[in-house]
Amino acid sequence: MTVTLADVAARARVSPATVSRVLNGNYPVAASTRERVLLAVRELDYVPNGPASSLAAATSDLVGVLVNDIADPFFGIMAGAAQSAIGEGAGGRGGAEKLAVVCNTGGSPERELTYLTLLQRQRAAAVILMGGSLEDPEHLAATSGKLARLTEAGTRVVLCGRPPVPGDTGAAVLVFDNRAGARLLTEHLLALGHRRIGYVAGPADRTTTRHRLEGHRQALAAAGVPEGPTVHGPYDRRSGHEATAGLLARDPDLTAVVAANDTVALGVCAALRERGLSIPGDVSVAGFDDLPFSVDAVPALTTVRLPLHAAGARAGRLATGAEELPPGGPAVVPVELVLRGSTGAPRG
Amino acid sequence: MTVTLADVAARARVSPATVSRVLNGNYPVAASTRERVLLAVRELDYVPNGPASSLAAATSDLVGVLVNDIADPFFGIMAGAAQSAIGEGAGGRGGAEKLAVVCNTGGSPERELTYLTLLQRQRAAAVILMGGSLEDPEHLAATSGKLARLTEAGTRVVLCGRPPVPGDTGAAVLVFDNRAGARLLTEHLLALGHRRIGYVAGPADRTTTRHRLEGHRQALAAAGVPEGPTVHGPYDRRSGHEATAGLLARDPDLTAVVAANDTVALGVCAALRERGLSIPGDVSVAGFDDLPFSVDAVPALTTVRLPLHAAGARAGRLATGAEELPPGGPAVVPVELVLRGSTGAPRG
DNA sequence: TTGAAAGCGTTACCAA
DNA sequence: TTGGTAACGCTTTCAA
Repeated sequence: MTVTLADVAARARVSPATVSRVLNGNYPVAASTRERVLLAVRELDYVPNGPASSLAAATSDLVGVLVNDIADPFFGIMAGAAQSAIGEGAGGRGGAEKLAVVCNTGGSPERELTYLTLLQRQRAAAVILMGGSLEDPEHLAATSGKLARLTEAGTRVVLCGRPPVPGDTGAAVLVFDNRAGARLLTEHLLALGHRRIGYVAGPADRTTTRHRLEGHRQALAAAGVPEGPTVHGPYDRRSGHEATAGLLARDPDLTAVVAANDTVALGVCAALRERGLSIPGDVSVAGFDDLPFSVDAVPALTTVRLPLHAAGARAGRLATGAEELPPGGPAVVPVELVLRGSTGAPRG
Repeated sequence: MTVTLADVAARARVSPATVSRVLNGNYPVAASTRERVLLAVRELDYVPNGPASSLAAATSDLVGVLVNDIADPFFGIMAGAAQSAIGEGAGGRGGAEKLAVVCNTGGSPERELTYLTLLQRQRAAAVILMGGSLEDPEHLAATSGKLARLTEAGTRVVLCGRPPVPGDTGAAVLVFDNRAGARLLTEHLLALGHRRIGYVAGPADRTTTRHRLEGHRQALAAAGVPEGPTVHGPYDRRSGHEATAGLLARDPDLTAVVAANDTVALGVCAALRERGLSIPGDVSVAGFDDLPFSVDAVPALTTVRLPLHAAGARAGRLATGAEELPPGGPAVVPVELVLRGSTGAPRG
């Protein structure tokens, strides 16, 4: 029923091996032979059998991108960027076409592990873990083991926006400087003259939550300004909306609010507006997903460009209340994220 | 290096066939045997080789979800919902675990076809095409052929939010009633007394753009109200932002704007605010992704629940300007989306 | 209820 | 530069 390599080979009057070589462009093939093969491929509308290649080659062209919340535009932007960067890497004729797929963990550690297993099962070429992680030691250990296993099997692993996991997992790490980002935000508000600043933090056990809160406190301490009320909640709109009530209850005279995340900040803005408070007249709001970053990596082999938002610009805009989000989307800074290790898994 | 089925079989003192049967739960296996096998699996930390299974079984556990814009929360919500619905379908011990992966086409027909080919190559179990499509006949034909090919190969295809493609592709179709949705929105504004209504439409050659615009016009015609200015642009924030200037230039006395999409509506709101216009005092804004729908499907076999936004509620909120988005995210209506056809591809 | 063995469609090694 | 041909790890008849 379906066309196979052998069919193409027969039509082109060459061996299956030659067809494979033409398709993968790994070995020299005579131009005329190549033509004949390509013609046969087109005539037969041949589509290679992915599982078969993956089995034989011990690696697939799947790249998994794990995100905490696919409904959050931040992750959407990041995932989309990674996906197009990976996709266009193939561009040319060399069939090295990668299939970047995004997997939504919803922030759940179990689903994160499930997806990692699924990708391990697929012998994925690479896995990118996007965004902060849970700090629970048990989950960290489980993740660490899983990542080590993946690396051993030839899957390249990238941590993007989360600290390295314990143990040598062989993962490339792209760290966002969450502390500095938060510090900048709060310093900005302090510079505007604010002295009563509320803080809407993320879930208590996430790396991003802790680091950003630390940065916020550093800025306050450095300025000798007492810490205002803090409320924890998930990284979503509703959380920002609800937290605002708590914040105002604890200090009705707040003049500014820092949100640990843009989505949360939108909820804060909505809540303030419902209360008839204008932004930034009565209250200033600062939120971010836009972090200075530092790269902690790695011998080059495959290069992937990930656009990351620019920190200062966006934070500044939110803080001054010009609008909730820049109309054209956030500014973008290209970063080179380097994946380490050889492409193929060790054979036998 | 890696643990294989044979290793497990050896440790459990059974044949590979038996291990396979235990893992897939397709055939009767003695309870004691099963125990032994499961134990060996755990002890060896065995992870099945996906490509090998896919090759042997002629089908994989991959489900592709194609979306037009992964950075748009609408698609994020839809994709996330589909993903969790598909994922939890496995739940139990039967290893029927599916890997739902979202692919971002960016609205590009080429990338759409590329992803379809990639998924075809992977022998995906199912493909869901989410959101409106281009109306270009050439692309439609290409898509149609691709989908037919996929269906033949045993991949179930679902069109969600786009009209059926020409030809019998064997796809299940879930149609959103875009015309009625748009009609509702505009009727709502008319009921509020608006008579000068601008319209920010999507890209000219998309099904959703045309259908929504038609609904808008139907409502105006029915009320005997002359059509206001219309501007086309992509389905993003920037577009709404820029279009607003054009709209106001053509009719400075607009009292309401309809946006063909929530993301666009946010851009409109931002632009209006920049001009010092209050919402809805000076101008009302209505936008939607929240559509009444009708199901045009299909004999049941696999059932997937897709939460879809509720139409009236959200449109109403936007129109009354309570806020840009409901703080807790949109209301959700469960819909049963039925995938048709048998699970496995025809063999041989 | 279990085992033996024939594929599944590629890749990659070894020869030619 | 090309062909022949073992793997690759699993599924699934067919027998027992």
